Amino acid sequence: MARKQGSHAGITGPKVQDAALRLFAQHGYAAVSMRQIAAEVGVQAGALYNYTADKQSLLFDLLRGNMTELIDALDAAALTGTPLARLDAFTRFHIRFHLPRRDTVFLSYMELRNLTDENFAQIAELRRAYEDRLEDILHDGVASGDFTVPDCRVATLGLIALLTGITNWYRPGGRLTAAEIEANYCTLVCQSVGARLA
Amino acid sequence: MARKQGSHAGITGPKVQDAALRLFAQHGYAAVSMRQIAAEVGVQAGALYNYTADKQSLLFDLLRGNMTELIDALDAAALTGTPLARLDAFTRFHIRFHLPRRDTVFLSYMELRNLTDENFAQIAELRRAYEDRLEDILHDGVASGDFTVPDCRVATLGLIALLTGITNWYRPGGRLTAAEIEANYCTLVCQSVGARLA
DNA sequence: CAATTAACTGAACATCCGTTCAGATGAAAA
DNA sequence: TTTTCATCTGAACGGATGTTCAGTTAATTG
Repeated sequence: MARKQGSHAGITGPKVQDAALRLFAQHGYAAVSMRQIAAEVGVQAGALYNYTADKQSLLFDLLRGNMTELIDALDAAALTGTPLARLDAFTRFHIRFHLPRRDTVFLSYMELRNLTDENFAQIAELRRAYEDRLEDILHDGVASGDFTVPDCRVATLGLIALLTGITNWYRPGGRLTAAEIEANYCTLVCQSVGARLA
Repeated sequence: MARKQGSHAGITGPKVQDAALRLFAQHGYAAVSMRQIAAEVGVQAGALYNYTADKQSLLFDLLRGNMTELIDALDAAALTGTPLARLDAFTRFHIRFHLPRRDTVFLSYMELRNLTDENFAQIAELRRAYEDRLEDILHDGVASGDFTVPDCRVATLGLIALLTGITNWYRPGGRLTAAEIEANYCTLVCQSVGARLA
């Protein structure tokens, strides 16, 4: 039996990515087998290799896709105004981008060590580019006297950890709405850099 | 060949734990085999089962040991004084405990999903106990008017993510000394809850 | 209609997995 | 010295692993 009905390269391909994402996020890259992914898609293991070179590429493509999407979305947001306004906007952007992508984000922060060295270097570079955009905001705020931050690099890494940690506990339909979470974290973030809130 | 020289239950046992910790932290629980651990110890795979019931127990014991040590150490520190003083002390305690234990902490935050359900429940309970101690400080600070925090639970989870994130980038001998990192994070944490710094 | 081709199956490959266990080994006890 | 025992080896167990590939099927093309 093969090709049950219709031409399905355009359907099975995304299904493979979706299944890999969900399973990797749930059990971890190393703990998931190609046969499990195939079963989730409804196909035999061998068929996966029509859509990915190997298991490693499956992970790498997911992570790279997430990072480029993230950076592109941030650049499209084009944050402007005072450093405080930009920091507030960055915080909201980060949360809005990450909340609906729990699995992907979780993967991006957990499975870096399962990338080959070259693949890791690429993802690390993208991540650095994202961090730098926040660091720029902090530098500007310090320069203008709006922020009190002893070390912008440390603050950048700290704030990103703070924000990304949301995905460790957030569950849709939980105690707080997305808007409430956003407001909470904006307060935390803006206060943390010593800014006076509007 | 067996028992090369001397009686070694008291030596091999800790070596197994050390090797497991290092390898789990580096490659992930699922990606490490019992044979790799055995090779690191300098023993055959079968010998490991003199020191652990199975691979799962190896992970669980590492995580439980870390969490109980953490909570015991915190309780021994007996933070007192104003909410701000206690928050400052908590921050310094957390960093001092975690910085020399990069591997263990990394494990504790990465490998929870590889625990069986019962084992996970136990670790989650310990973690909750630790979080609650920080949340108490925040509640007291809000009650006394020292802190401005919209939601103490969110702030607790956020601050712990902020602090624990250090282990993602800290390397001994890096740009900053441990004391500088401590000072940096104390500023961030105390400002984040809206406290006026001394 | 026949020919082509994209999509998939199912079996096979060598290798690894966690775990068990009879037996070997050397230190400690008698 | 002989016995006992903790410690470890080395082989084996059934099963899972990522990946390849010849062959099969059904949709598309001519």
